[in-house]
Amino acid sequence: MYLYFMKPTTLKEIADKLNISTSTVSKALKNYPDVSKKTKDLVNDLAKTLNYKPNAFALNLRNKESKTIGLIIPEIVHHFFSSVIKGIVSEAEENGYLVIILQSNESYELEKKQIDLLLSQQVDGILISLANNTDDFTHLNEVIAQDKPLVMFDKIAKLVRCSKVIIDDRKAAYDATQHLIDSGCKKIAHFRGPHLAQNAIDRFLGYKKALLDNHLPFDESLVFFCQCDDDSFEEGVQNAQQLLKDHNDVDGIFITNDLIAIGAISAFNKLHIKIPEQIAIVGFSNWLMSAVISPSLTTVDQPGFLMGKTAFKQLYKEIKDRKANRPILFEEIILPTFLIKRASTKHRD
Amino acid sequence: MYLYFMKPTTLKEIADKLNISTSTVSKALKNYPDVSKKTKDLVNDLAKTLNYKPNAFALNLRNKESKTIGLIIPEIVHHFFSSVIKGIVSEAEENGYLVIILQSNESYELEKKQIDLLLSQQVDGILISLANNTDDFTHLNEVIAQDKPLVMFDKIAKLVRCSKVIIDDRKAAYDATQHLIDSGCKKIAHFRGPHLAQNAIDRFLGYKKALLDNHLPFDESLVFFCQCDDDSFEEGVQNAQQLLKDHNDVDGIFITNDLIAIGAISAFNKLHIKIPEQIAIVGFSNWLMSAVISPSLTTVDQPGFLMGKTAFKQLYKEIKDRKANRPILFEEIILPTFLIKRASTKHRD
DNA sequence: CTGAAAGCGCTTACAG
DNA sequence: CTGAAAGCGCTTACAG
Repeated sequence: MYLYFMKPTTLKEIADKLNISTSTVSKALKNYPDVSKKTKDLVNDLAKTLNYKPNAFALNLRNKESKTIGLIIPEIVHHFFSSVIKGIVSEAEENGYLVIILQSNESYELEKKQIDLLLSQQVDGILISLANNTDDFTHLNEVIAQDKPLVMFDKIAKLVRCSKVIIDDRKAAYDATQHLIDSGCKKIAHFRGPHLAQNAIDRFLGYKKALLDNHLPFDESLVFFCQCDDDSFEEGVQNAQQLLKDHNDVDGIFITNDLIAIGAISAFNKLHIKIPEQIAIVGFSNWLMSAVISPSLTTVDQPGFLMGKTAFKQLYKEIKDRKANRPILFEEIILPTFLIKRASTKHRD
Repeated sequence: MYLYFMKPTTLKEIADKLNISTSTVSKALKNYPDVSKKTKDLVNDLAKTLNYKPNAFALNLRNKESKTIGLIIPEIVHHFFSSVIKGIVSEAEENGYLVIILQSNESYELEKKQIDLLLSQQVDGILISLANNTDDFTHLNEVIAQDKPLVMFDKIAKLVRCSKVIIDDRKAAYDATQHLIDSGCKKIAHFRGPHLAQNAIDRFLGYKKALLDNHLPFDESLVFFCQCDDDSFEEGVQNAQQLLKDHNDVDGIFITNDLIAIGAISAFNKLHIKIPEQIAIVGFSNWLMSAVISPSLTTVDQPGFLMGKTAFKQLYKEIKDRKANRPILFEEIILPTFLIKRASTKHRD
């Protein structure tokens, strides 16, 4: 059925068999107006029977583009990020682009190396969500210096001059905290993410502002730091236990991600602390399992799939603008979030 | 700091500035023995100051390889598959390979199109886990006909002649069912995956064999089919309710994946059916949340990260063998699984 | 030790 | 309507 070792057909082979030049073959295949119908038919027929496919490497070299973009993600095994990946990959495919995926493992060093890799691979553009400890942006500025389109999403650096696709972390956190206050909480703790991560900072600020706006005291000792790494669940357990020791009158916690929140719930369940009666909990991200845990978790829905699609669309726009020598406008696109009220907080509806 | 529009340096530019030929520049950069130390130094210095990076498109064309592989996955947002992706991407990067990721969305049509895409993009090899409804393998045979390395993992087709990385689904299912029997279950149901999926078939066969080996009757009406798509949780809920209606004396269920199992647990919890006392449950895959649900789920741990690493290693080996004109041996690599006993089944330890 | 030439597979401005 | 030539950026066998 299949020829063994079917070596790919080239333009030259078609030209030789037809006794015409490769130029004419090329033009016939691309349906140039100045090639005779007869020649076109001959070429197209033979191309079909020989299963001709243009050599992508030659095209890349000639066109100086590969229709491939690079994607750097801190952690692939993560419900939110995998949704983003799915959004990017599907939107890219619809527009004829392929996606090279790389994982920074939350390491600045790796992230830097991967940017270099993608640059030397000559991808047409780069999509990135930063590692938590990235606080030097020269690698990103190098991308910009090479005039290569760059779009950041979710975990961004405000200072880098490029388009960004984000959610309003501060507002989402504010609303989440406000919901706890509205449901009667008076002493609300916060489990936050790492010092440097912009979204951890913004969520913290939203939490703090909600307290102050409601004339509740802000108490630094109620804020616990989390690494947000593989051990998030365990961090939730530990912090919940510690919190209880330090402040046994806390009646609400706003937690920077669902997995940590689930760790906390599990710890409280074990200690027979009633949720939400004694302590109400709000998470962040709306992971699959937050609906499934008992009690189910009130959380902020973060539109991962949409974020992926939007980030690719913006990158694609910039790729096209650059090719057409149109001016590039950097945009900051803010996607809506909303609070999903479930059993871990008190409310009526 | 950065030159605006830093156009990449070429060999020719270096050659011109130094008044030597591009051949010599190329050889100097590659440290050929027949280039004088003096020339090498001059070239290397200038290359460094001009930040020379070889043009990847030109290299690809010349070397007929791109150091890039393609990966087709049925569903990216899935704990097991995202672990596999992570394993593949990290192992590939360590060996200087980049990974293009594509999602078939469990669709044969898309899968076929994506194979063509990867082939025309001239990736150096392809890694694939099949869509559930793929029962025609011509697209895969085309890869093989083009002498392009191909490795299948997890969801494979037995008939396709290529290397495979899998687990022993039949044995894992057998052991899971045996565990239910050992813990005292007498009437065990099975929630299985789709008709065509090889691993669904194998898990079903393992379940059936365990029953027969233990002289328990096999009853077809105790086997429920699941799509295993986005709505797995809901499928678990539905099937659990139906099962209870049809056979209220069932005392154990072996379920083909954790998310469906969690749906079932949630349904039983709501109906105040005691797990494991009235019905014991075993899942499959060891998703994050299976440890976290209440009661925690006994399940089969499936080594996703290791499977990803192993699949890439095998592909890499075949790429190298092909380049060296060594004969290719197709291997079937079976990775170990083990049963994680938790609160959803009765046992002592 | 250095360089001219050919070639990887394609496209396109130009000549005829 | 067709084709020779140049070029994308590199490498390497060969000549000197």
